[in-house]
Amino acid sequence: MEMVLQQRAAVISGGNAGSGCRGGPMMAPMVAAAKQEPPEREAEEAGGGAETELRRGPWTVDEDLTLINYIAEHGEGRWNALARAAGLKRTGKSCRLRWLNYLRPDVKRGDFTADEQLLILDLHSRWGNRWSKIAAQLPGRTDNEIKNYWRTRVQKHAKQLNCDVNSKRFKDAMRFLWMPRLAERASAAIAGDDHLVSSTAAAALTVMPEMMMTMTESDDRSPCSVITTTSSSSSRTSSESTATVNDGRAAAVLVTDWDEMQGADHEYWSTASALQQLTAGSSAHQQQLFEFQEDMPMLQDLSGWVQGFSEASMPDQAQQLWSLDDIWRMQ
DNA sequence: AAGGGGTACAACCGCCATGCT
DNA sequence: CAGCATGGCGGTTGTACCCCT
Repeated sequence: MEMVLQQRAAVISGGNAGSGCRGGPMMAPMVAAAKQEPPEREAEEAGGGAETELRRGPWTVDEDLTLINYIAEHGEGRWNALARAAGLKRTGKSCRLRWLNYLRPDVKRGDFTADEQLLILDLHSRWGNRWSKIAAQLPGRTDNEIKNYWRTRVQKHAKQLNCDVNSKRFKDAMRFLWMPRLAERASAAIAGDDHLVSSTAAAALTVMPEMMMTMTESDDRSPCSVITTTSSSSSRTSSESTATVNDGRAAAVLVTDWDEMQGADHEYWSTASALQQLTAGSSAHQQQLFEFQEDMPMLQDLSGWVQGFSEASMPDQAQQLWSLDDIWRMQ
């Protein structure tokens, strides 16, 4: 155990490895030194007294190793005491955060998969900024990471569209364009290869009124979770539906209880009736769709909306861009 | 090549809830 | 019940790195 943790620390510390991005531990010592003034209140909280100068800022390799080794030996919890006992000149809070968000062995790093992104969008629509609650549904992901994803990616797109992230306008964009695209990508992953599925499944994912997207445990063919779609029946009890991939296999089947999904905290997809209205076919609603599209011509190009889904890395068929026109035609 | 703006993410802050004494 | 310690959460900030001009 200790060995494994030490190896992890080495990997983490070794040149920004673990993060797979520009982040990783920042060039710590300089910055930390520059910000060394310890807030006195925290010094007292840590029970250190005046002689203990608390460090702040990025963690050093040595600090990481100290924390990892100490936890490997004594376990976690009682963070202030832990920080003192381990000889770390950090607040308990800082140690806890460092451990939970970065050093824990089961922390998953790197880009969010398409289905993880889809799940985040879906859960955020239900629960709002309940990051820890959302993180609990994504094994290995931390609330901090999800929060950062939301702020940097999702809010960026809202800004691009010149609307608030909570506005109906943006939610419609997510619903009609972003989520189908993510679903498409996730389905491709399920298919076991890196090609995108034929438009059949994607279309099903896109246009099914009252569609639900839910994640289930990973099947062992795919490194990511299985995405399942569920359209509710008119009776709105429970229902099931199957998304097929290009070779005709069923990607997944799931039964979902509509009533449960209609719970009080379920704001976004519970507006399925609104979606249904938009896709129901009356000329008025059709007009709404076109207006929506005209309002936001930038939605014609969603490249970059899916993390790890850049144009450069996409197979040709993935270059297809979805428009509301396409969606409408599929019905 | 330089620099300025944007992006991503680790780390910090303040507040609150809970449990213990 | 009050006071304190601790843990958890959401929001914010600071900074390294990337990209474009």
